[in-house]
Amino acid sequence: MPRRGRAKKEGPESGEDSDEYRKKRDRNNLAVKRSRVKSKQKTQETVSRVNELKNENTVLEEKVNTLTKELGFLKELFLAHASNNVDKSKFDGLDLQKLLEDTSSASTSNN
Amino acid sequence: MPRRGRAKKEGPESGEDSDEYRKKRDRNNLAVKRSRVKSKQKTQETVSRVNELKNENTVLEEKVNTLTKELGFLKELFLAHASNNVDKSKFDGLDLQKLLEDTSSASTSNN
DNA sequence: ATCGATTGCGCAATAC
DNA sequence: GGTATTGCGCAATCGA
Repeated sequence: MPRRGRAKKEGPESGEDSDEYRKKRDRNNLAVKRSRVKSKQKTQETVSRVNELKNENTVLEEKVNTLTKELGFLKELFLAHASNNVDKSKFDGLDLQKLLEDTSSASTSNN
Repeated sequence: MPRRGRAKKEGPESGEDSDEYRKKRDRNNLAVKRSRVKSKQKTQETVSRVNELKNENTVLEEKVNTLTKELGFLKELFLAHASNNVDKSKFDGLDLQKLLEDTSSASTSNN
């Protein structure tokens, strides 16, 4: 839609002559200011949000690394013990590797 | 700084009379449009970035949950086995709970 | 039909 | 000596 960018001086399309008109313009100008301040605030908040999320992300990645290492260590320990210990009747027939994978899947789909 | 909002018609402060002036204005108007398009693009990208980060975040949280559950399961399994199996010479003198905690700390500070 | 809110646009000052 | 950015006002439009 054509927003009429500054024509010459057309007739009193908007207001009447100058009384109500001026008040109207002033009120609108204030509204415009409010609106723009608001808009800038929102933009700023969005930028801030990006930083917050980046930080949370970093923390979570560190957590995942830590947990992954812990888990790797435990799995190794577990498997080592299982293969060294002949008396592992409790785990007979158990494929530990698979068991752990299944556990993973179960947790995931359970979430 | 006062940006002179729409005064009457002062002298030719900006351009000379009307030849160069018009060209200058037209060029500036184009520049303004470019600048504003650019600005809006950047804002939009920031909004998109928030969504990307939110998604990554969700994935990472799920990962942490899964890993935590796996780890909990393994620890339990480990402890259960340790206490049920008399022939746990390999683990004699090992405080598993503490071992796991130490492992955690090590991984964390190692990161 | 009446208000404020939002938006495209142009101007002028200024930042670069 | 130009473009880019920004505050501001106008008018059209949206929205309630």
